[in-house]
Amino acid sequence: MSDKKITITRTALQLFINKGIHAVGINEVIKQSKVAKKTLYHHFPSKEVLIISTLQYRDQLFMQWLEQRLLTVDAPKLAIIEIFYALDDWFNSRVTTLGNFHGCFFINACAEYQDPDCAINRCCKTHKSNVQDLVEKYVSQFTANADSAALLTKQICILKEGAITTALVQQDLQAALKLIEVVKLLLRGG
Amino acid sequence: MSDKKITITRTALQLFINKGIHAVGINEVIKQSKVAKKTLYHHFPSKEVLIISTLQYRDQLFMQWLEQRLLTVDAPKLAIIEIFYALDDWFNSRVTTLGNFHGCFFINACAEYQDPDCAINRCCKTHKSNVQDLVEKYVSQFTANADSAALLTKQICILKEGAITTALVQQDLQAALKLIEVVKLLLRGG
DNA sequence: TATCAGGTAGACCGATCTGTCCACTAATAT
DNA sequence: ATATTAGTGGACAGATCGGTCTACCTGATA
Repeated sequence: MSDKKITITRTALQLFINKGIHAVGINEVIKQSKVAKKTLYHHFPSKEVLIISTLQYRDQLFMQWLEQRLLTVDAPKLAIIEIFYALDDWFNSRVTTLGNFHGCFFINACAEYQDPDCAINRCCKTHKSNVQDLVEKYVSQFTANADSAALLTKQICILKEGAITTALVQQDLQAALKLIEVVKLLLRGG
Repeated sequence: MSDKKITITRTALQLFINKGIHAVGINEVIKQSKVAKKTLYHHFPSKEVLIISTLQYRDQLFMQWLEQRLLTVDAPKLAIIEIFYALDDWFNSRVTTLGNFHGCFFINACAEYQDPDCAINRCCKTHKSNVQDLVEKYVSQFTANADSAALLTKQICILKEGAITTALVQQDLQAALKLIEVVKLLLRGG
């Protein structure tokens, strides 16, 4: 990928995260990127494709961060708990690669593009299913029954979504920590 | 409130819920409302005020529905569980007063208006705190310690947000049901 | 009967939107 | 040496944005 293309993607991502997608125009993106409009349209045929590019870039960033983070613990149950400490760092803007917390980009994008068939919405679903797969990788290590593992995975993911949403809407930056005991309760049960 | 004003508010609410706020222009609102532009601007000095009106109207609708719903059970712990059955009805569009499920209007609005000082964002926080107060009313009936009650209330609310977000983004309409056992586990602990 | 609020349709304002196009430059690959 | 690719700045097009305004109609109230 060309330098300019990456610059544009990164700039657009930042703007979309801070202000929302519909609220940011192409003109603002090119101005901030210090790039000619022709250059943007050379790399991206439309705003929609640019949006999808930012979603994919963010998915990459987020997954790499979370995967690395979970490698630092050695027991699968501890990895599940570590997710919520990781979320706490994210909410409190202690993760430089993720930037200042503005909620989950994919949840926010879904709110703006609700048509389940549109490419943007599908990107968001893909990201969430990527995260879910990562969670399941750990859950299945201590849950023999496949159905139980699937359910526990889903429950943990729902808790995670709740923490993210609460941190954004209520500005409760301790939301993830408040779930630690709930997660431990769930893991004890499983 | 005048008939026209209510009509405009209701129409705008439906459009905002279905398409997102930034994606809906004033012209679309007046066309769908079958109302002159002057009439809209007679009742609402700006789009922002109209948005706030739709948020307040939705808050009223939602709170009335949930309060009524929780009156149908007679034990406070059952009321907490009932919340999630109520959510399930909402997700699966079985609640006529709430319309087809498109996620939580307040979460979605927050995604588009993130400035914590702006009136729209504050409306969303107000709604969430209204719901939280209702939950706390029931939780405090079986939780003597005030701090414990506050924490349990918050945890239940976070679970609720997770279910809503998951139902929207992953289109998992069973999200609320998957939490029932988690809630029971929490209530047993408390 | 006079007044006035609430309503109609739609022209109009300046700004902004996405996207196209032109003329030109610089570097690179064949 | 020539062709291609990536880039520049910016004019331009057609549509839509939020919002203002004029001119007119209707029905209730003082």
